Amino acid sequence: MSENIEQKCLAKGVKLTDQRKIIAKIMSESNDHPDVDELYNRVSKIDSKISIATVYRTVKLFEESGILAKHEFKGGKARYEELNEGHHDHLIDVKSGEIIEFVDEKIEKLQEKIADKYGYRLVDHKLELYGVKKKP
Amino acid sequence: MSENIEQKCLAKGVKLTDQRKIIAKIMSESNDHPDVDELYNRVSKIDSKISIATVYRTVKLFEESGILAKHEFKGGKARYEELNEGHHDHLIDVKSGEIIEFVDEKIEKLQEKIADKYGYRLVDHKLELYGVKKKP
DNA sequence: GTAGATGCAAAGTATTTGCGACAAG
DNA sequence: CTTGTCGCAAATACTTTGCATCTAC
Repeated sequence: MSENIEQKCLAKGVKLTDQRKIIAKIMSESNDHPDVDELYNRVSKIDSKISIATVYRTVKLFEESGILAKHEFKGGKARYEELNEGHHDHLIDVKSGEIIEFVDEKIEKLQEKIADKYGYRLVDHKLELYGVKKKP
Repeated sequence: MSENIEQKCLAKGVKLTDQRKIIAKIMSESNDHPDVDELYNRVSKIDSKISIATVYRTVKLFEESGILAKHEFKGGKARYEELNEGHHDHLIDVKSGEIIEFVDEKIEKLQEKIADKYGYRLVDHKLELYGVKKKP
């Protein structure tokens, strides 16, 4: 898994430092969407000398290199996740904070169509659903 | 127009101060999506003694009262617009920063359906399209 | 060897808050 | 009157940056 991010770094000419390898590894192994603080905590357990500035610099670099995706969900800090081929959107449980990833082709298509209707080519988009669990 | 927000305040039991009236009036008359700084600028032209803290407090209050909608588009400051019956989403021109509002029933329906599929009832959602103008 | 990365602390932004003075209902 | 609001400045939260040192290539 971690190979993956490291390979991407090579491909993009991003220098592979120990710090970056650790951050890459942690993000690869994470199935949630940590914010920088949380990522810093996890990173610190492996190498306590890494500074939070480096974490900020690295996630920004990785984002610009198309390795990580940055999300700014409601209420505060930016959160990150590894960017893979399959695009997905997010459904956020407003009570628990749990995040569910989903894919819906029809919505993707519709978005293209709307942009097109106004004379635009879509370069990015953001869809977040906020919901509460239904009683069964 | 401005009557509108003032009426909503009365209905919600929100005390109507001079400052709030001014902010309400400006938001009613604005067709764009000003951030707090910009709103503060506009407000200052009418009453230069209003502080930015009051502007922050008021937009937050208005948001909680369902009078304004808060948007956190890419890259920085929160922006506000008057909340009216008709819900709409946003298409943002990434070159010029221009914001186009659009409504699409099909997308709204699809979102409900997706939430439902995962056992959730939708309480809120956010859809933002980022695009560049096509050559004709 | 050299360009770029790191750690630290200091500086930026955007936003919130404590507090005494003040105003709406 | 009394409760909530305002203006101010100080505080907070998140993120970025200058600089001297260090490291990957």
